[in-house]
Amino acid sequence: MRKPPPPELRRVPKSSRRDEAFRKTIRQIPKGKVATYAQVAAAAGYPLYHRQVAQLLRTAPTGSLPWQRVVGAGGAIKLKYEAALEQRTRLEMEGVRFRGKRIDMAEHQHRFKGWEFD
DNA sequence: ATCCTGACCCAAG
DNA sequence: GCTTGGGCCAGGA
Repeated sequence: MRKPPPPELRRVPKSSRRDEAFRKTIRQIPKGKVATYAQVAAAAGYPLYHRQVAQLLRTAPTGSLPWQRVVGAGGAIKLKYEAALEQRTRLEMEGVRFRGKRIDMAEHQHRFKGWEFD
């Protein structure tokens, strides 16, 4: 029969598939472009899971993802306080322009390959 | 199992 | 423009 797996490898969270799809999708966003939480979720094959995209970004190891390129609908920064400023600064450093408080999406929206709706 | 919370979204008003 | 309520989903207490 099957041996009990060692503690480290045992019971991978079953959300790991989804999270992996999210990570892969997020890494596709090039410098100077952005995508919304909902767009990332949908492009990864999980429409309606935008909140989980945020959850992932929250818990992701720093440096593992270009987190600054994921924004709220309409190009809004959803972080608060200083974190919001950091995201804005990082994006501006990549050449992203803002119109008031929101990102100019007409210019910086990333289109995922094979996505049916712009 | 229930309750609460969150880097969400959107239609209304 | 901005605020609100309801809808959505998973993780932690």
